[in-house]
Amino acid sequence: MYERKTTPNLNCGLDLIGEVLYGKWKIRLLWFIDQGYQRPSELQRKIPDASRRVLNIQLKELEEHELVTRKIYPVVPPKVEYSLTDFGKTLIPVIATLGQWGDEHEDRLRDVILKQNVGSDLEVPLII
Amino acid sequence: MYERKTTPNLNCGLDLIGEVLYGKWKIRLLWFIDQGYQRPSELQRKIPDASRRVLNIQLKELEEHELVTRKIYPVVPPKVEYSLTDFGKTLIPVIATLGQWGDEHEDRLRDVILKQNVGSDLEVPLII
DNA sequence: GCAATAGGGGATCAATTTATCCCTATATGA
DNA sequence: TCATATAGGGATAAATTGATCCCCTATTGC
Repeated sequence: MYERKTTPNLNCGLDLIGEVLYGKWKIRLLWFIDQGYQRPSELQRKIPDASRRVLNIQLKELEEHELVTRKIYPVVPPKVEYSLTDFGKTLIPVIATLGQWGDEHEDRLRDVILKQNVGSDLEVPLII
Repeated sequence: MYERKTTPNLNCGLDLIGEVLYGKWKIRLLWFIDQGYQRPSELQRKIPDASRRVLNIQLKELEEHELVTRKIYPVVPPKVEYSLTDFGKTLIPVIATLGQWGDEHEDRLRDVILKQNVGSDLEVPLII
């Protein structure tokens, strides 16, 4: 596995939440697990842009950070179910806040993200 | 400059907010600008772990995403001031929510982040 | 026997992000 | 004359993250 070479900043709440939430698919994983999609294959279907591998890795990190738990049923073919821990559940309102802001400003965001400085006049200095 | 080779996902609000907020120092930059630290040198002092270079780059991205504006005063030595746009200001409560969650769970977060699986019993399967 | 199902992991490559190093400009003060 | 303050950028290296490819387990059904 990959071993970190720099030490994380853990000075304030923002640093701390960043440590557990960074990762391209983590927020979505937490969200869908909360919605009741608990099995790896269900999550993969909900997030088709991510590869199986990456989802597994990020789920494992969420587990190490005690945001989710993993139940293994000893059946064949194997069955696994992820659930939010109580700790993980406290993140749901936070995630909802993020998604809500994104939804509210959807059009504008799509605009500024896609324009990618095509002849923008950003560089006209605002001189006083 | 670096040119993106993959297209971003912009399906939902979470994707959208991710596009403008990802970047190691962006959230802090927005936060401190809102607190009144508007000049690049002030921001650098508030965020000593980031290099000058990276802050400049991330500030420019925030500007392209219309979250901050940049005023240039034609004086020597140069003076520049960043401010939140009205759009940027709408993010402050969202950021506050993030920081608050991190603060509330500070101890536990520090724990799970630092333990880094030292002889954890995570692997004892929970069999039913 | 062979494919399908369900979950997982190692090795490796590609993409992205962050950090480093060095260079520019101008006025002020020692 | 030289260091300092202020703001910025190019080139490049290092770190981190994500994606791909291929392989393994065991049972059921054809």
